[in-house]
Amino acid sequence: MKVTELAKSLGTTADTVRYYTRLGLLKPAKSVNGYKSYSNKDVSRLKFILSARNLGFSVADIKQILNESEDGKSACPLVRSLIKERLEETEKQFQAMLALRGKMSSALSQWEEMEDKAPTANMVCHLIENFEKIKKA
Amino acid sequence: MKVTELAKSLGTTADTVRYYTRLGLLKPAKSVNGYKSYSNKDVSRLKFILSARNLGFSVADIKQILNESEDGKSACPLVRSLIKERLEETEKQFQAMLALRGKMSSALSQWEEMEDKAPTANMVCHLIENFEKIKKA
DNA sequence: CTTGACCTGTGTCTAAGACACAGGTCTAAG
DNA sequence: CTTAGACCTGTGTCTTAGACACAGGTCAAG
Repeated sequence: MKVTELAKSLGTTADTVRYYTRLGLLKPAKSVNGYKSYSNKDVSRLKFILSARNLGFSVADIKQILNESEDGKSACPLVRSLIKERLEETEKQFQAMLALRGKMSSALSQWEEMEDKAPTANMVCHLIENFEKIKKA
Repeated sequence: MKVTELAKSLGTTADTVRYYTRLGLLKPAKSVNGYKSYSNKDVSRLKFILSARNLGFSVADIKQILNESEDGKSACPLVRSLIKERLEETEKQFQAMLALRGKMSSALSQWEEMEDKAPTANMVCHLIENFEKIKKA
């Protein structure tokens, strides 16, 4: 199986497959012409990787998980502990985005009824530079 | 004013100041010993940059805005149009994070009552690989 | 045999700084 | 004056997860 073939069969891109290959997550044999040749085992591994990415695991996480399972150990405890970490991070980022979204949309509406001003020596754009001050208005 | 001095006075890091300097957003003079020497104008520019970053503008956006205002033009129209774009992006990412957060926390709770399993030839971790299937349960 | 379409691996690029590092500066003690 | 140590400097490299560019290889149709 060639790289594009594998990628398409699982709904991803050749670049993604190549990336995982570079990291050693997939281990294709080298075919005669130097092209990479992927096995059925690579197919299941890639399937796993894509599922895990979809659940918010980082590629580094996945590498760790695959290593664990290659030693014959159950990766389940590691998986549970990693997702706890990732979920906490996601929660933090989520709250940050929530706040940012609020700020941005309040700025947008505030700015709609404000006039344009030319820059001055110590003011680039009064919309931005006065935003925090009049936010409560 | 030296780099750390400027950074601390506005509550940011020397690395950040150096980064903006590399991009040409700040234009320090070179002092005798080769150190960068920042002026009051750099102080106001940095203040502006930090406010804009805080509102979700990218550094590239800010570069554009500064260029506009350096030509003496009002940057307000550009600022309004850019924040509209950024807000849309933020909204998309926000929805994506919302969905991801839901998926992750549902996985976490589902996995708490599932047993560990050793890997098999075509299964790295059954928690991950069966998640989508039994999600509704 | 040649054309063109598609594919390949390798190398570089992204955002926004953080970090490493070898060396410079500055203040206080001796 | 000298030396020690603390802190500072600029430059260069690293990060994520791939996307993209590119020179060259492969393959089927003609």
